[in-house]
Amino acid sequence: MYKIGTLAKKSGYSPNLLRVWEKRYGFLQPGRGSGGQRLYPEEDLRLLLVIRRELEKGRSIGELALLGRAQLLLTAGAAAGSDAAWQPQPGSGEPGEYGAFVAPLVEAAAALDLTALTLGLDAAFSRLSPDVVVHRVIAPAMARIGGEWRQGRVTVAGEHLVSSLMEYRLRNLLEASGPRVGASVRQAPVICACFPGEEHRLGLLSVAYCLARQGLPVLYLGASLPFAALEVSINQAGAGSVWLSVTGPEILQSSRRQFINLISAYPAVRFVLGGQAVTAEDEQLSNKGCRVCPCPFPLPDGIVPLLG
Amino acid sequence: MYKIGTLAKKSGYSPNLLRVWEKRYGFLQPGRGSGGQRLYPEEDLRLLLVIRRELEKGRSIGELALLGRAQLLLTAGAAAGSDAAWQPQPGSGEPGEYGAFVAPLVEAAAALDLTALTLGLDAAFSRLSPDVVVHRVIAPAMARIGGEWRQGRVTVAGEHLVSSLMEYRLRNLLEASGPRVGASVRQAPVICACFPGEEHRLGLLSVAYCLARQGLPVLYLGASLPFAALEVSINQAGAGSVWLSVTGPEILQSSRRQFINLISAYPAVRFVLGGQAVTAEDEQLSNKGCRVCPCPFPLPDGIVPLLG
DNA sequence: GCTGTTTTGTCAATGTATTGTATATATTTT
DNA sequence: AAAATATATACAATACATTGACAAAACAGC
Repeated sequence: MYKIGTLAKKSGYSPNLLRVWEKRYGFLQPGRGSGGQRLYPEEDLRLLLVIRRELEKGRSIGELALLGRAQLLLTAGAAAGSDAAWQPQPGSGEPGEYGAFVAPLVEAAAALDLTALTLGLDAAFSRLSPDVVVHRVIAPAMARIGGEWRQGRVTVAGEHLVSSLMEYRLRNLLEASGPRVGASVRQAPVICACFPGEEHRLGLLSVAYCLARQGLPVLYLGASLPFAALEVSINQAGAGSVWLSVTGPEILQSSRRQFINLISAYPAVRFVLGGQAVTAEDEQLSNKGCRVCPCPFPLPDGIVPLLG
Repeated sequence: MYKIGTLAKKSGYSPNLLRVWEKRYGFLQPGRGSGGQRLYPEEDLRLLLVIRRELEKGRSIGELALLGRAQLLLTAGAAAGSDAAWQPQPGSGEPGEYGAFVAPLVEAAAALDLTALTLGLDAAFSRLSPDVVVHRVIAPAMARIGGEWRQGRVTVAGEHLVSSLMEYRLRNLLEASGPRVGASVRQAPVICACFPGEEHRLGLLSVAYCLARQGLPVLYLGASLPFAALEVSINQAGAGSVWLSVTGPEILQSSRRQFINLISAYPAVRFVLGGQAVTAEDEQLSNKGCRVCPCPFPLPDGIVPLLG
C-alpha cells in the first residue's frame, strides 16, 4: 500500500492531480488509513502507468475515465512498476538541466534494468513535453550510452535494450501525432527511411515524429531501404520529399554515387540527408539539391525552415 | 469512446470536418457526454477509415452519404474478403478461415497503403484474440508478403512498411502482457534476442509475447546480439533461459561453432533456438541441450511444453 | 469557351467544458 | 515543530460546441 506521496513519485503525477482525478473521475478509490490518509494498492500504480501511456498517445483523461478501470487495465499497455523507486536527484552534478533524467537511463542500460528504464522514461515523459524528452533526454542518453559502450561500461545488450524500448516509445508518439498518409487534404507525403545498409532507426524516428507533429503525412519505412525500393515508393506514394538517415560514414560512402544519381533523377522531390555520417559542408550533395542535416536528432526549431 | 479530437487524430480528418459531416449527412451520430461533448464509438473510426478509402477511389462524400452507414461498413467487409482476389495457391499454406484478414494486409503492402494497413490490423485485432492475430494473421501475411516480394509484386518498401507497423503492434502486446523483469515475485528472466547478424525481429517478438503472456519476465534485447554481450546479459540478469531467433541458414552457419561453445559453457541455462533457419532434426544442437524450434511463429500450444 | 449553382472543406467569433495547477486552511504523521 | 496530507475553492490554458460566412472545386446549362 502506497501513501499519496509515494504513489505520486512512482507514477510521476502530482499528489494534487491524483486527488483531483479521484474526485472528478473516480477511477482511483483508495482505502483510508486511521487518520483519513489515502492508501493505494499496487494495482493503482499500474493503472496510472497505463493512463500515462494512453495520454501519450493523445487521448484525454475524460475519455479514459469513460472507459473505466477494468478496461484500461485489460487492454492498454501496462508497465509493472516495482519497488525500484525513481528519485529525481535535482542538480546531482550532471551537466545540463536534464541530466537528472538522462543519468538514470544510462545507469539502467549499464545494469540491464528494464524496470528502472521504464520508470526513468515514464518520469521524463510525465514531467517534460514530448519534444523535450526526444531531444534533451533520449538523444543525450543514447549519445552517453554510446560513449559508455566504447569504454566497455555498457554492453551491446544494454544498448539494445534501451534503444529497443526508446524506439517503441518514439513509435508511440509517431502513431499519435498528426494526420496520416491519405488525410483529407491531399498533401504529398514525406517518406522517412534509413539509407541502404543503415540499421539505426532512432534518429530517423525522431525526425519522423517532428515532421508528423507539423501535420505532414509521414510514410515511415524503417531501416535500410534499397534505392530501387525507394524509387518505387516515391512514385507509388507521390512523395513530395524524402528524409534519409545515415549514421555510418562508410555506409554513406559506399552508396554515395547511386544516391547522387537518384537525386538527379527526381529534381521535383526534395531530398534531405541526415544523421551523424553527414557533414554540413558537403557541397557536392548540396549542389545537387539535397539538403544535409548533420544533427542526428534535429531540434524542432531546426526543422521548420528546412521544410518551409 | 473517443472525443472528437482523438477521433480526428486517428482518422486524419479535422474536428471541424467531422462536425460538418455530421450536420450535413448525418452518418455520424455520436452520443453526448455530460457537458455536451461528442462521444464516438469505436465503430465510427472504422467507418471513417472506410470512407477515406472510398474517397480515394474517387467517389464523393455525398454519394457515400446516400449509401448509408450500414452499407458502407458492410461493403468494406465484403471487399476485404472478396475484392482482394486472393486465391489460395498450392504449396503456400492453406488459406484457412483467416484469409479475409490476411489478404488486405498483403494488398496494403503492395500498394504502400498505410491507411489500409492500419485498418486491416485494427479489424483483425478488434475481432480476433491477440494470439490468433499473431499466429493466424500476421504470420501468414508476412509469409505471403515474402512470397510476393520474390515475385516482384511487393517491393522492399512494402515489406518494410508492414513489418515496421507489425513490430510496433507486437511490441504493444508485449508491453501490455504480464509482469516484467523486476516484478514482485523474483523469477529468473527469459532473454529474447536475435542471433548475431540476424535483423528480423518479428518472429522473436511473437515468441517474446507468448512467453510474457505466460507470466514469465521477458528481457527483450532485439536484433543481432553478439555472443559476448549475450553472455554478459545472462550473468547480469541471472537468466534462466535464452530464446534466440535466426531466419537465415547462412547466419546460423557462420556462428554455429561459437554458439555451441556458449551452450556448453552454461549448462544450467536452457537455450532455445528458433526461426526458419533451424531444422528440427538438428541433433548436434539437441544433444548439447539446446531445444530447437523451426517454426518462426511458434503456436501458443507449442510453446507451453517447451518451457513446462 | 463562359456563367451560375451545388458541393465541399475551411475558417472566424463567441460561449462553454475540460483539465492541470495553485491557493488557503485544517488535520495528521513524524 | 516540521512535513505530509485532506478538503475546498479559484484560476488559466486548452479543447469543444455552435453559428455563420467564405472560397475552391465540381458540375450544369448555355
